[in-house]
Amino acid sequence: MRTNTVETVCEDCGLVIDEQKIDHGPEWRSFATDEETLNRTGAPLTVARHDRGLSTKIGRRTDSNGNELSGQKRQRLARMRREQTRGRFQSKAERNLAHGLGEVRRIASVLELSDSVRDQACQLFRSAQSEDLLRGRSIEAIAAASVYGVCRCNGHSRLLDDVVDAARVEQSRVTNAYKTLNTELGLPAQPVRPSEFIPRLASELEVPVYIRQRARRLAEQSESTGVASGVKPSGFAAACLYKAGREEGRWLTQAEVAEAASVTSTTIRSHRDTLNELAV
DNA sequence: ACGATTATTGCGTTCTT
DNA sequence: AAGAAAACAATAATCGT
Repeated sequence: MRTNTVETVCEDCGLVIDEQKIDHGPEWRSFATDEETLNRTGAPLTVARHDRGLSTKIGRRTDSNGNELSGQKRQRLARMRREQTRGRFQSKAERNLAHGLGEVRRIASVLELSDSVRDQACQLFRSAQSEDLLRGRSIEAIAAASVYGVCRCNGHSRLLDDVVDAARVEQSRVTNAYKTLNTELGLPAQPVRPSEFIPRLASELEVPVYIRQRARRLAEQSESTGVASGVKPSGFAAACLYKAGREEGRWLTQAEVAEAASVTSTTIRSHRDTLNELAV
């Protein structure tokens, strides 16, 4: 990890993990002689909008002091607004960018992602466009793939299905877009860890907290020893929950946890055995 | 419901062309 | 180098208790 003033970069893979982490804040400066009248010179910059948040909006109905406008002035303002909107996008690429970032923002908001993650997704979309990955693919697909990719890189427990539900694109298109994003941009997508599934499964099964914690410990332990590699993460997580429940009494059946993780009870048994070998 | 056994699938490796 | 094929591990299905 290397952090300079602008961005945080993983040195192994070169991924920009967090860009513009520093909030420069509004530029408070006073040009007046007395320091009490501070004026801000603009909104904070953001990566989440195509113009980095610098666009100007022309309001309706009232002037800057809140007074009603006369009909003639309203007409003039309406014309100004129209022409400004027309001139906002200089190129087709910029229109695409605005559209894509809008979609990214929408999906991120549906999934209730943090602002930091959302901005990373926006940044990823920008990279995708500058690497010319958009041609032949829909903007929506790339946007969804960007969100999913960032979730994967951050170890968030958002599944592809969740993102696809939030996006209005077929799953196959998102998968395709994500694959190209992954190969062309070399995303450091971490494997999905079983422990990420514990909370989701536990709440679905309405499992007491202490069992959930026990299951989580089991999962994390197994992850560190590497026995959980190469298996379906949700299945392994389900097995952890099953074993935790059994240790604390008899709360869960194999069929139940299997159902919740959409695997079969055979998978639960097989993982349970590997867990037992580990604990002794 | 659980366990043991057999069947299938998916995937990286290796052999061919 | 691209594709076919034999091989292996994970998961699913089935049957027995």
